[in-house]
Amino acid sequence: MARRSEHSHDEIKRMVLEASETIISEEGFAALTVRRIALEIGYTVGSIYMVFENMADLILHVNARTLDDLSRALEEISPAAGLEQTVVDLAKAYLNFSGSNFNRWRLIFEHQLPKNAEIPSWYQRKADAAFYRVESLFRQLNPDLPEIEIRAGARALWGGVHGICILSLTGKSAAIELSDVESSIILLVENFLQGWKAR
Amino acid sequence: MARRSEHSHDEIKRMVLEASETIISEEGFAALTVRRIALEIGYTVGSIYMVFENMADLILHVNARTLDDLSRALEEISPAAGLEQTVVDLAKAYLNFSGSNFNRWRLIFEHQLPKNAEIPSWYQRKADAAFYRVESLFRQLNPDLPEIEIRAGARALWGGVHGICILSLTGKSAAIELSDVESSIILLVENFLQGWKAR
DNA sequence: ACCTGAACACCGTTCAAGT
DNA sequence: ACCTGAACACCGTTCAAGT
Repeated sequence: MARRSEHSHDEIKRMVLEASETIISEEGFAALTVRRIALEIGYTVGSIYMVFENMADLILHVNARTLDDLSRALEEISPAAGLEQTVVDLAKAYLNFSGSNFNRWRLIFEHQLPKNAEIPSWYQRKADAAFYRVESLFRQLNPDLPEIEIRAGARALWGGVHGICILSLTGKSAAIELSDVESSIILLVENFLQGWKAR
Repeated sequence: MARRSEHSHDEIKRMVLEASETIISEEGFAALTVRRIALEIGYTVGSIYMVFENMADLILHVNARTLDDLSRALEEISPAAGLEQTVVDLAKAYLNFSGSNFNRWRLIFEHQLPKNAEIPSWYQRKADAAFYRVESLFRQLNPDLPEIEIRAGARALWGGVHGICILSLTGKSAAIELSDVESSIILLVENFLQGWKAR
């Protein structure tokens, strides 16, 4: 034991992240422990601290990958006939992603960084990237509005879509069918845009 | 020690809940441990298991009290001139509550019950109660709509309000002023209702 | 240099033993 | 009967020691 050098640090990093994602997805965040990850990748606890500062740092990187996956899922949505329909399609894709990657998706919003920690800018950029499609659609939707209002509108609606996903998927408001959630989202998006266009 | 009988079980229960709320509010959920609660109320760890099944049960009761406080805060909002304005006022009150009771409010949505646990019906009723005002306003707003659509509309909008609160308060989308969040909420509510009325 | 694994200071939960 | 507190099986994190 010791001095194995079978994998580079980058490789170990990737192994840790992939193992973490599997554990989170299959058993939930509570099941994620250093010892468990170590077992899964065939190293010992200490090794994980070679490639990540601590658990918080590890989770930040797990979340970064989830944000990348989310951005990719939204980028894959091709523009529909109308701008409004594209917004609806994006919202559906967001719901779909949050449903299929529920535990990983939750973690993005639930994990609070230790006390006075700053969000690193490379992470913030990934978070903003997931917003990009919606924001640019809002710009096309109402090109004459000042940039700040466009961003506010996109943020308001997207916050709304997010909230419906959260409330329904965490099942706090009675048993709701997924099809009903989709209806709620379409309801929100269409009614909001109805009002928005009239500005 | 032992056999103190200074407090009834109901009193100890209340002491545990109040100590828990203080710890959560001031230091966050991560600081809540049985040992810490025991220290705070002047009993030992074992005592807490006399009055609550386990930590999950304790948190459920903490959340129940938060839901009660939230319902009360919303009930205090008196009807404004128009129905629309009342919805806006309720949304503002919701934002205000989530801001002033951030850590307690977060916990309602973040705490996932152990694997196959059911949400008790007494708890579900409290969760529904917080929805009541919004739902009845939607009924007044559009009395001819079938009940199921009214509920869907209320849920869609309230999910939206909730989402904006979450996204802005957890600060995942850049630094946002609280006044801007209020603007976002007003934006969402007004635009949504604009579309909703036209149904 | 790379990695181990024992050690430390914590957790939640239980339950025999004290009064 | 009421409550204690030691014991158990876990945590995250560190770091001297092995190869």
